[in-house]
Amino acid sequence: MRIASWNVNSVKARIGHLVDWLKQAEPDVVCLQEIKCVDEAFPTAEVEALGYNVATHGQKSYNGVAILSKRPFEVMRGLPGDDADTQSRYIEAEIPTDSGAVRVASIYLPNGNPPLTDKYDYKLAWMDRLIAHAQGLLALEEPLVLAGDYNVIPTAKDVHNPAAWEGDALFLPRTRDKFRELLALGFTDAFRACDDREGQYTFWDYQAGAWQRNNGIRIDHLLLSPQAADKLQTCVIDKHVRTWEKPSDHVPIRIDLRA
DNA sequence: ATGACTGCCTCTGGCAGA
Repeated sequence: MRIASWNVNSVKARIGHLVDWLKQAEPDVVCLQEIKCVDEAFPTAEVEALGYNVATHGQKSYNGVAILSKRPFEVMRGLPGDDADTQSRYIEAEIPTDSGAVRVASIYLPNGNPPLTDKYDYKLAWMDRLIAHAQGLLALEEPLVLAGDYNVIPTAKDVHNPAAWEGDALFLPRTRDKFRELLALGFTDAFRACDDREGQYTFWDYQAGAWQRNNGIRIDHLLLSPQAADKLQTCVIDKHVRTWEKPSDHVPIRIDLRA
């Protein structure tokens, strides 16, 4: 079973790339972030034409997440823990397979910049809510994949120029501590379980030739419950998508799980 | 040294992104 995550930076601007990549990569499940549109505006027909079922949790202009799956699935929208939160950053699916259900979440964790503002407080509080929710999901003892744009650079190995990111909400010690707290619940970082090399990134800024210099960061992650980690075969970053014309600033990352 | 790009909805410039 192939499960992927991709921050498309507007699904309307990226529908051509999305269709081309779906045909190429042939994922069974896709978690999208930053669709930047309301549910009604999602290009559902184009994706359904490729054999996917679609569930969205969108909002106007900003944020927005979606899950595509070849198998039909049950869906839950929104991250529990704050009824006043209006930002669409979490959607979860329970997907039946021939060997039991797999639970997959598409996560768009808040950026949090600049620090020392309510934006950073929101990021940390959102991470606390994610930790609480993930704890409950782990208790189900199912194969579980928390996939998405975490806006967290886990370690100095995951950034081309660590000094440039010091003090940034993506790399601050408090941010990284909380990410470790999430991992320590019992999750496996799928990419690091498969590949310990430096210089492997999922995001490159549009500015200043960041892509050409491989001045990137690894912030898109697939976190696996023990039951999912047991099935992990490969984790691959589809870096070539960044060379396409008018790309997203993020590229897809995907895993293969044994049936 | 500085700024650098993209997308959105539109007060077509200001915000957000990371």
